[in-house]
Amino acid sequence: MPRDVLLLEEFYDRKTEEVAVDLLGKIFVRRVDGRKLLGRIVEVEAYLWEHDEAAHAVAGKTNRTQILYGPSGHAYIFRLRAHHCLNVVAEPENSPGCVLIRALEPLNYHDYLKENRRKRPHFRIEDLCNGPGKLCQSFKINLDQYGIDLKSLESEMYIIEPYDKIDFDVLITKRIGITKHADWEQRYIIAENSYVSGNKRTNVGQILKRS
DNA sequence: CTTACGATTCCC
DNA sequence: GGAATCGTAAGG
Repeated sequence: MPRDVLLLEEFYDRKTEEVAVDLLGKIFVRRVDGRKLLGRIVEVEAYLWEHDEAAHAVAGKTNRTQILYGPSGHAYIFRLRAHHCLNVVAEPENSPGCVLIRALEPLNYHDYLKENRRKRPHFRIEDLCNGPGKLCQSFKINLDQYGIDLKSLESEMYIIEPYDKIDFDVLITKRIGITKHADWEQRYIIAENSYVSGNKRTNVGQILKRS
């Protein structure tokens, strides 16, 4: 197994939109139950700190949002109805931008991930982590992981460069499931990837050519 | 304390 | 299309 190359402060200390796009293709690592779960980041959304009414940061510094105001590269996790959502804090201190991780392509331990899903058995691997609540379920992420530093190999979660680089284009679309600033194109997905959420209606937008 | 409200998911 | 579900934050 190749060694893990962490994403560090200089990666996260940039504009939220840039961090969001560049997180695509990176590998999310989760150490739990003696396993090292790997998931390729295939879908994200940017929540800005300036003029973004949809961002939780508009509430200011509260108990829930305080981690957004600290250093970048930490996990901002919140509860939504019966589910959890995982975000990565971007931008320098006191700039509360963050990136919502909306979908992962699960790379190993597929049976373990399936067992972590509550409802009936899911046989399609594509449906294991194609949504912010789903990936937290299958990767066993909840409020206990709030604030974890994703820039340390000692953490139970961190983000690294992919072991094998892959080329892909990026599709830019409107964000999903919000009412405020619903027209902002701040959702980024790996084009042609079958592990993303959404549907034919939602997954339309501009193609950003890479490579 | 009470109430309104979701960055969701699953079922019909 | 609609229900389930519960912590958060604001207001009395």
